[in-house]
Amino acid sequence: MSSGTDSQAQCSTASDPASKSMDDIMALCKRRGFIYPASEIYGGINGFWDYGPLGAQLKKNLRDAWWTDVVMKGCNGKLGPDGKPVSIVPVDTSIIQNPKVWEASGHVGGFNDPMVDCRETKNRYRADHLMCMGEKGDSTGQIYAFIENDDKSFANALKKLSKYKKKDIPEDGVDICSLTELGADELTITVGPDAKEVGTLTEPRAFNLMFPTVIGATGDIETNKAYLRPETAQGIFINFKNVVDTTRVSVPFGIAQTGKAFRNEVTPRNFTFRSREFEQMEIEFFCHPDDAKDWYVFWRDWRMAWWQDLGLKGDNLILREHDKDELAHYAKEGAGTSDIEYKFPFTAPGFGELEGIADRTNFDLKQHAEHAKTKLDYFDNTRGELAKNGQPKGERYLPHVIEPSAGLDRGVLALLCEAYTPDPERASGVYMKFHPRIAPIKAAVFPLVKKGGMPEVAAPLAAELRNRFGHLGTIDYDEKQSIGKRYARMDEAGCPFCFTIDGETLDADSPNHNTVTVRDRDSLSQERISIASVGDYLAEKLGL
RNA sequence: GCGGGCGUAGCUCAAUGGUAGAGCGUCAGCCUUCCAAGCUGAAUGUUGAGGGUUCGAGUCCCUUCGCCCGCUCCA
Repeated sequence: MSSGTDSQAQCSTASDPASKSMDDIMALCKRRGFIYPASEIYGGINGFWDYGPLGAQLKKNLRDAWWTDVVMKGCNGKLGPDGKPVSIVPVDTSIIQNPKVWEASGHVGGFNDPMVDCRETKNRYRADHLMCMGEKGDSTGQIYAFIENDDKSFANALKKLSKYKKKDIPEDGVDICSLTELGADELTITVGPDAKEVGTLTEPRAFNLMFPTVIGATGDIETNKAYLRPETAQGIFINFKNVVDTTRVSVPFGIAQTGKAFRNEVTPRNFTFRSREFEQMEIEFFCHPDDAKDWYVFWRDWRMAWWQDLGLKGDNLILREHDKDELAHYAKEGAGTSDIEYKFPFTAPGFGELEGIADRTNFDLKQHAEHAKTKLDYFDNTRGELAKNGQPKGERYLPHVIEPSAGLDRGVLALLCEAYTPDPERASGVYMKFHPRIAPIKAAVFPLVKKGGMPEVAAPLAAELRNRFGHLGTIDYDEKQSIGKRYARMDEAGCPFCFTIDGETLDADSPNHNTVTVRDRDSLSQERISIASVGDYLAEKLGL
């Protein structure tokens, strides 16, 4: 990253999230205006959150940092595995797309899995993962359910069946069928995989995690049904051909997008970590199938370093490679999937996902090419054997995709948790140790007291800084109450620098004439710098 | 969705079935020459919401909503 190394040093001490109280962090978020429960005056609405003044700016700063470093600077100028600059272009696609998009992507199928609950054990199973057995050639009596491809569950069901029939039944002495083939009355004589009682399984119910909506003012839900996107990725895939045809990109290149996505989570939980409306920052990076492994490693390692540079350090952030059996359907054949995970207070000592980097192979482009009956392959004229004129003949292929997909709200939450630093020594009792680059308030300007000409000097300085740095965040000005109280407020807001005009600033006889004090949030130390250099001082600290 | 716990001011908490309060914070004024000092004053509540019992409900009963924990799902 391009931001200054000195500001990184301020955030180098990793504090342990396990020792922090999530309740305290949520209370501060509410108290200082970072995050509020959505629709709070109406009693709230489960799974949704509103960002207040400080939170909105914090979130924007994180989104901007990503946008700048990834898209505009192409991984901050780091060269790709091919030794060339990384090429990324942005898009901003619609939240509502043709419903066929979600059929092609697998979301309609995958998000519609019927589930079965067991009233006795409270366990839940995917209906299509449950199998049932009865004695071969004897269709009377109870049916025993077990989990598909689970030897232990199978043996357990066989044991229960043998006991019920009062004789030893061999493994091949049973008839087996899928639970989804059973009727309602047959379920009443079925024993669940972990149950003792009969008839405790509910009928399979679909859990559609996509938000349905209706198109058209007079639209009918059955005929004009559409969905809010459950991920931003598909908007990129369906525009792959548009981008290739209308811009001068060539593989390897990436398409990036930030935006809202919606999932009807069964149980929203853990503050903003799992909410029903959330914002993603996604890159779909298209490359030749032979290069997928190299690009996967490149993105995985660079994304990890990026989060570390923003202040998520030490043991609090880990890179975790997925095991083969937890890979998503689209990633089975790829180079791998890894998660960048942060040790949130509510997951500690475990970790919660911040960003996933997956080799999606050509799964998505292939699906859309088939469902939309469109050619989405790419003609690469830098490959293939040489023609007589010495030029490559070119190669036609469906690019593979490396997807670094980050949760913006989760990123904000991780930054909040990391920044939260209890300190019984100071008046506020706590301060927010944000990296200066993402801090919502960049600096504050105070007159030491509200007299002696100090406000007349301080206010114009604040205005000057606001003019220069206002696009990055707030420049606060405050002349009310005691200086200590104002410092304490800035500590809770996470403002890294406070500039104070005092008597010496105005005293022409003082050696400190025309200087101000700078209070450092983290060290509490103060130094004097000339009032004319305040802007440059702040610029340097912000890594500009 | 299922099971358990909890809902009084922005926060922390009071109030025997009998007039809803305090501290902190916030805001205004005074004061204040470096870390929530002090003084004066102000605002803020359909006690989560809706029913019921009662002469009378923050308090007892029912329903519902929200939050927290576990199952499940997941960026």
